[in-house]
Amino acid sequence: MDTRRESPFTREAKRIIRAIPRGRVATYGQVAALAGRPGAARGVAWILHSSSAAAALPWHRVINGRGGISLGRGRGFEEQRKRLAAEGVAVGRGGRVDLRRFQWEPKNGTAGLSRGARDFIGVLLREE
DNA sequence: CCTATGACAGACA
DNA sequence: GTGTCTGCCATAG
Repeated sequence: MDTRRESPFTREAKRIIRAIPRGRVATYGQVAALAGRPGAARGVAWILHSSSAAAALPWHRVINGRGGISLGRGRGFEEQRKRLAAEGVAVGRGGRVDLRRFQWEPKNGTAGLSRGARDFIGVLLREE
């Protein structure tokens, strides 16, 4: 997979993903924003899709902005659900996770705000 | 350069 | 809540 040197964005994204603590989750958009590319959620998706297990990343801690597991049944869904549950993350039917309770807050104090606001704040915290 | 793909996200009906 | 449409981005051919 990793054909060779990775782009700065890819490296950053992976660094961010590795920073997600146990028992917490982050959204693709959040990772992209923290990696310095707000809106590059699909880029993050591509990264995990092409090199998740191989990169030794806690890929299971990355879910979509709707608080759900994006992997399809039989394509990793159960595995991700299992890993999250093992860390104490409550995964409801349909692979739903309550972002208000489990979304990773790089600094904290952003709970209750909208996803966009949290992601934006994450970017600011990163800038300073 | 251009098209296609993907574990996305937001807006809107 | 659901379904659809559009915009994003990185990477592969």
